[in-house]
Amino acid sequence: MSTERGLFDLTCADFGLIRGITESWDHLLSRSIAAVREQFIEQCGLIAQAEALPRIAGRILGLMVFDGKDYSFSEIAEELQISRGSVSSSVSLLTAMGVIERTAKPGDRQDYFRLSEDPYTTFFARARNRAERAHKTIQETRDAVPKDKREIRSRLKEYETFYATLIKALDSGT
Amino acid sequence: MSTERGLFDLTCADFGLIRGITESWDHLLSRSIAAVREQFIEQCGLIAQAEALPRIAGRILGLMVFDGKDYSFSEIAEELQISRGSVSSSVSLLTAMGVIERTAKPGDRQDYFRLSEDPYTTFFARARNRAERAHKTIQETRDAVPKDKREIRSRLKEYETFYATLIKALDSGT
DNA sequence: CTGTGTGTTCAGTTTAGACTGAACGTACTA
DNA sequence: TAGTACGTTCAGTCTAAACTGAACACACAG
Repeated sequence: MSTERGLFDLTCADFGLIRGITESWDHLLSRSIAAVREQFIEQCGLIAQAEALPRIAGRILGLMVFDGKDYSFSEIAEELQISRGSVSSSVSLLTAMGVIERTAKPGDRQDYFRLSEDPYTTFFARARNRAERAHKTIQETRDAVPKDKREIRSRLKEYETFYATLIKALDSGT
Repeated sequence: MSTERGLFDLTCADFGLIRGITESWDHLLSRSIAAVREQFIEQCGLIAQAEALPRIAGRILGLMVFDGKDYSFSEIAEELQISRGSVSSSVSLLTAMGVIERTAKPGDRQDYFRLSEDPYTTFFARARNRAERAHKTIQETRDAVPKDKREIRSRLKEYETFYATLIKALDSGT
């Protein structure tokens, strides 16, 4: 069996190479919009998780941002392949946060949801709240430490100042 | 049985009331410093947890802030009643973050730790990193969406802008 | 060398909370 | 009235990550 190859003889390996090139082009240039959407939604889930929010809440937000349409309760469940219970809890969380809002379609008994105008200011508020709670805790601790414990109080004050700075920084973004 | 009461007759309910008052004074004024310290350390654990850090890492930080002394590896384990394994991982996390630093005592083979100068700037950096990762993800998604999908790109742009604002806000605090 | 004290590693356990899905209450339809 | 479609609730399951503790590797003392 000869291993000689003419100019246009292609081996299995060549096909593999070509497929590889196509795939990387695909990734860089022509990745289908469906795939981009899919990945974006999943990434939103991970971002939410990193912010101590349920992953599903993030995916719902991603859905809303990408598609920008009114989604019915059951469409959300179907689109993300999650239980109605999960839709219920995450949707009410996002609604309470002001990220999405409940709407209605005439002649349709289902709840519909869409991005609220200005969905993102809540995130500042969330971070601010956490910082404020921490600040308060430290302040109360310092108040409870006798005045003559200078060094303890000074270290607590420094810690307190950090949170005060953080709160001010977050306010500057609003 | 008479229900009349003289000026100094005390009922069961009165004792309850008095105890209640005493307790609230206790809370406000004379709570022992040991109890204040204990509670502060636990609260630091909870704050850390809310920031997606191990609870133990927060408690160690609380210990360092309140006591302000150099703590040996095993003292930390004993003081917080945690395993040496936990001390090791949380201590190396906090060291990597720059919140505490490793020191040494001459003639003592143990590692010692104390608050680093400027322990808190890392926290800004942490938040900034998360925001930057999110920003990058959204940006990449927008780049992958065809130019003619105007509305999708515009919604992504808004989302992106939020993170850009957050990053700028966090930078303003440094 | 042995023995002791140290910090790290990692396999196993525990725990918190996200997620599911069946049961429920409600509102509309026929 | 019964029947259907809807969203919520909650007890149970599942999962990821914190935490433990025993085994380990290293350094020093004897």
